Amino acid sequence: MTQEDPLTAGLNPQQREAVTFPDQNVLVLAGAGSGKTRVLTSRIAWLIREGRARPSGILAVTFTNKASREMLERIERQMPGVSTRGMWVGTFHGLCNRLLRVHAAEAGLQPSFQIIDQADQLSVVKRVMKAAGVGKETIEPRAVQNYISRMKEEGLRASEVKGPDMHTANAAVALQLYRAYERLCVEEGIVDFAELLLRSYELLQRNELIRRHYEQRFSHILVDEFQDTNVLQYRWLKTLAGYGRGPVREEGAANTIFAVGDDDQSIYAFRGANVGNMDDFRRELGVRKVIRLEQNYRSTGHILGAANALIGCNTKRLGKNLWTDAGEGSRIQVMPCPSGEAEARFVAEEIESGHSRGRAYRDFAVLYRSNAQSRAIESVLMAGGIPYRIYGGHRFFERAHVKDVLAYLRLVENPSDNTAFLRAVNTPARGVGAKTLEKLAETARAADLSLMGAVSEMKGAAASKLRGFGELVMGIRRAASGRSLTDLVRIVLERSTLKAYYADLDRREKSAKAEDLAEIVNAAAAFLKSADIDPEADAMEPRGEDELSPLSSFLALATLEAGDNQAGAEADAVQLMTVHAAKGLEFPVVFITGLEENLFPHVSSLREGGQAGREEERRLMYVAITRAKRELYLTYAARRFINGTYQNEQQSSFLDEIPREHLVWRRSPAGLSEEAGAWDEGGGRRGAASARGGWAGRRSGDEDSGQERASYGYSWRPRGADSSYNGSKTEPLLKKRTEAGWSAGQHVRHPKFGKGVVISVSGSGALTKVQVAFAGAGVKQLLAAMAKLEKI
DNA sequence: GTCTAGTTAATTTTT
DNA sequence: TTAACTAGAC
Repeated sequence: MTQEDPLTAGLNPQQREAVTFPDQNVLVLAGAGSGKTRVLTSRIAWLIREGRARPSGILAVTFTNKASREMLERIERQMPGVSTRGMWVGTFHGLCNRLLRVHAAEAGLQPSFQIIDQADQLSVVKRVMKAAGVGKETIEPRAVQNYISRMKEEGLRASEVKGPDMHTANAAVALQLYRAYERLCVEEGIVDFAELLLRSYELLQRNELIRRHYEQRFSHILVDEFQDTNVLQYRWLKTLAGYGRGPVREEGAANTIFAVGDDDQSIYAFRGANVGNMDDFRRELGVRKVIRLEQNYRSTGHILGAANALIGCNTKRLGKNLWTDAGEGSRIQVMPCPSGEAEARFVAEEIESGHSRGRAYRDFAVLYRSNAQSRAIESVLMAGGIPYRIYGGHRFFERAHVKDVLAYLRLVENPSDNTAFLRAVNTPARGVGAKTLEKLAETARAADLSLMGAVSEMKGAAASKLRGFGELVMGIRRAASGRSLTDLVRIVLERSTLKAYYADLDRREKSAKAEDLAEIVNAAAAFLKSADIDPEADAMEPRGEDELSPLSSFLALATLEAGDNQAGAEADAVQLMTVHAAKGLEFPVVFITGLEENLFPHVSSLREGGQAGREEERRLMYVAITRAKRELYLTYAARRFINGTYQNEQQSSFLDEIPREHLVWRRSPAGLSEEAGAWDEGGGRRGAASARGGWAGRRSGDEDSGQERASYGYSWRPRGADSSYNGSKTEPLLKKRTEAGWSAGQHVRHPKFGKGVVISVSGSGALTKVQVAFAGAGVKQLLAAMAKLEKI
């Protein structure tokens, strides 16, 4: 009986239908929290167990490394004893990289091609512009970069672009630069992210033999987050599945695509995602069945009711309604605040009160539309000694000082890597400036050499400095010959003098960059371990036929998986992140902050995208709401410090779109000034017409004007005093007072981490440990006796 | 060549 | 506010 089947037991009927669906193309519309990952992995396990696919016949694609890691782990758990080795589970870019490394020659690439990230790509674009004599007053480098990426994502080479692009001013110039950029990338053997996709797509299109091979191999293709695919990714999938050329193949002749997605959670149109792929997929590949996963296992009724109603305001939808049998739960709390700072204090106070009732800090997430909003919240959490962690920001291998080291490694791997050369040559400063580099570039161009190659051709005063740099890199190569990857990294750190340079900088700026540099050695060791490479293997020696050197593989991985910055992910800390970053996550308690018109929905979206922009913002709000499991707060402020000035704000129109039965309005702090206007705490807006007035003055006679008691402890302060407010309200948050004079709430300074606040104290005597939240470095555990902590 | 003071603009972001 | 970039002084 199916009930006994461990693979399908516990699945609801729709999930089960998806998991055990016949071998046809199918679209699974998976609502938020509907158990989509489980369906995907169970599907794979089921296909293999039923003998419909061999592990090597499975291709499963995700967008993020995290998602693919999770998927692989879950598959392995679900089919113990079955090897997943032959499966291709990875990101689009990861899989394309794999494909291109194997078939580099056929794809017209050097086998050890370098992958460049966005920042590198921008500097290449700038270089191209300079060489072409195009200044930034003609066209912004960033616009050129966007243009190139967009063209590639539509599958267009410079030679294939037809009309001028409507979205780009000076599209003709952009096209010229695209052409030059293509040439330069080929010459230097560099490949950007979009190029990974386009190259491997073209490879499959043009090389019959290779296409056949993979077509025959991958009988089952599974795609996660299908709504986020761009045009090129969709074509890539079709090609692999055997639909790449000509009309739709005969039933049963092609491979099948199992696409899982949610059009309501499409929030990446701005980077090329095309929701239309869902419709195209259905139409073009003859999808006869759309399975809807609408039962939600995450949230309670009021939260889902709000989400459903809100997203119902969108016009273009495939249609879906989430439901739960978990009960109504508590209503959503709406909190109007006089200022952004007051909003932050409200959030902190609610968190602290929840924490004192037994909730862990990690159960709380504070979401915002734009990163700048985190500052106000951070400072209040910091002052209150509440540990927090910010998601996002620069990841390990994207940090400038880490990329400096990588540039040297890239030069060691390939001395003609001009991008790396330009980065490394004057970092740390060694007297090689713009003039010298211009001359060098000219020499290189004339002699058809790489920058490094042209160094020996240079004459004059600057030449000796350049030659010194060339010898430095060659010296590193010689010293590293026969040595392991970790040794190589150590050698680079020493000889480049980056280690000393950043150690010195850290002393002056109280930063901790040198620590990151040392961490690269660990990252290299971890890489060797996870890739199953002998830790003593020669870093520069290819490991076998068709295999890259450990160094090459490490560099590719560093770009492709820039590494999370989740240091301290285990710590019990409040989670701060943008709504985008929250996608795919869930939390018991969620605060959605800054619910103001022009902030959320964001003005730029409205301005550029019109109605479509508003709809994407609404989907973003939908994503935000559906992150909450138990409790949801919506907050907004009358005044907010944005772009250096205070601005008067109006509440978000999204608030009007949530039926009032799901909401409970919290009372705003007392003493609200007249200029800040009224709070509509009675139960939302009283009709859209009057509501549009936003914060405009309250009609006299309203019962709650004037001196109303605040529902929580803060009293509202006039602005000015407000922004620096750091007063008595932090005091009640402090509880533990311990020996050695350390106590939670103590402000401290650390030579490396800078200023911070003690969050907790544990242990005693010499083993007294303090947990400190630092402004720049996050939360750290320190031994009080050892760390050079200074009370301030 | 390098350092510093002044100007400008301002979502969201994974690979 | 702040980060990124440019112009001008040393």
